[in-house]
Amino acid sequence: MASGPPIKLYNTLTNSVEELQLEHPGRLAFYSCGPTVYSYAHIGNFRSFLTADLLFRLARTLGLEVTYVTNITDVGHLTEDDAADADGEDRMAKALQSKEGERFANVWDLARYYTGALLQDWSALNLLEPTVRPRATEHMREQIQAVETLLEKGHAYETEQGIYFSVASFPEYGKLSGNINADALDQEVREVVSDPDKRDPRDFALWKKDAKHLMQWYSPWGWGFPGWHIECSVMANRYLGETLDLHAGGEDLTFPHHECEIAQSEAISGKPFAKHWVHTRFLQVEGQKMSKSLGNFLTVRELTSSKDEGGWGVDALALRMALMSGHYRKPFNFTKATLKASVKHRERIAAAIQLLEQAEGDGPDRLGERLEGLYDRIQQALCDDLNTPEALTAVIEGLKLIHGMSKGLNRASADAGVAWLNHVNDLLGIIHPETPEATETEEDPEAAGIEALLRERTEARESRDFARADAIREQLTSMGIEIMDSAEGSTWKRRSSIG
RNA sequence: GGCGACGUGGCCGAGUGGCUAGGCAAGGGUCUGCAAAACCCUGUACGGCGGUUCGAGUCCGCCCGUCGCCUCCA
Repeated sequence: MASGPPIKLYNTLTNSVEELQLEHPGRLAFYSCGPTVYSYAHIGNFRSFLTADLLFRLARTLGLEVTYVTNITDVGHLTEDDAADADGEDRMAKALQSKEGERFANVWDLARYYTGALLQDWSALNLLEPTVRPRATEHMREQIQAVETLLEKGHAYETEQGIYFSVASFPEYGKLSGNINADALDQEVREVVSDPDKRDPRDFALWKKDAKHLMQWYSPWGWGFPGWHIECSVMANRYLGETLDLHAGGEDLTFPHHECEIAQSEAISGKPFAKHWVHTRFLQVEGQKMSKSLGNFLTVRELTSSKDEGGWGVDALALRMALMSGHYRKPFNFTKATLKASVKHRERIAAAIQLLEQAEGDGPDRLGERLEGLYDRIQQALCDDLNTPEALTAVIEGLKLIHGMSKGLNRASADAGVAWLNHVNDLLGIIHPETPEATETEEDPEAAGIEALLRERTEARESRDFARADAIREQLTSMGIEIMDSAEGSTWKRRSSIG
């Protein structure tokens, strides 16, 4: 159906902006690396998932048939890829021992819990469900088979402690990250190798033998668990075939994760693994790197849960908007000011929707044509290396058009406005929630009391007792409630105030 | 040391060599019993130094600075 401009994206593989090339015309095979579920995902994780979501939405609106795969890593991998000692801890094991981990019976339970939390936050941010969301633990057989194949083809070798990929057997190793010169890599770090039988410091684990690990599977090499990189190679191949059109993830994954994926997959298939690589930059919070020690580790639930629950009380779609207010490839500084601006924009959107719903009267559509032009601009901006700031600007211009028409807004124009907002939402997901979780609106526990006061104030206004009316306004304001008077009556809402 | 991204007005941020980006914040105004919302008006920025050009925020060179990866991390 729909068609539009070609999608141009920066390709890490070539260090240049290129048109997305499809292996099969009309179809997009897209893989995006998901998180390890050992704690709540933070907004940095979600910025990267959001990049994938926008690409998915964009491709769909352009009429492509998209297979969008994003995994859940529910295996606790080694904290250091090289550390192959049998007592080596992994992140899940660590999480289990931490204070938050006390309530879980075992790592499986912990993984289950944080998977659930991830899916909730995913919906709250209006991230669409992928076509397939595979889990590492459910693809163990394929992972073992892949390791066997690599051994058979001479790309891997076995030691007492595990199976390693032989980087020397894959000359193109380094083509994604530019880490071509092994000798130039920091030797101090590289020499922290616990397996003396590893042949090359660059070699990475495909399988680790460990009969004591909290998660273990039986393999031709005994009990153990898979290396971190192999799961993505396997799941991508299983659902998308040998060559992907597009592979995305956070910038930190470029090396070693994606580099190793390429090595494994191409060593097995002999074909290019992915033609286009997109990496989302890390975000900072108030100018600082986000880290637990700095206490600026922001999760979606912390920002979106109500103030009574200790959260910031931010509208989830405003958070989504804030996360796309910077370009995915530029350093992004997440600040309260940005969030505030996004909250404001969301309020404008809500006001516009109300306006459109109330519009009546005959007359020609005086909005549709101009809005369509803006839709094209949004789509073009996204096709141009996912220029979300430019896209948001066009959205705001559209809102301005709608608001600016308030008096002449007849039904036909309003219908065009509603249609436009829906189309914008298909592309950006910032207009209204599309998932059941996000649609649920909780009844405000104080609603009855507030409405009683509001009625009292209305009566006071009708009898022109403005002193009384203002006193009630004051009282509600101190409760964090804002009242809006209009010809149709008075309404209220909780004031959104950040910091 | 290697690889890469980036430096625009108080803040965020777009920008194809020549024509007002836009937003948030601020100030002023219209409307409103008051307020909110909405709308209108105001503010001349492009890290530094050279170069190319009739003309550079936009191209080239050098310098300075910020950030990321190279080690678990989205």
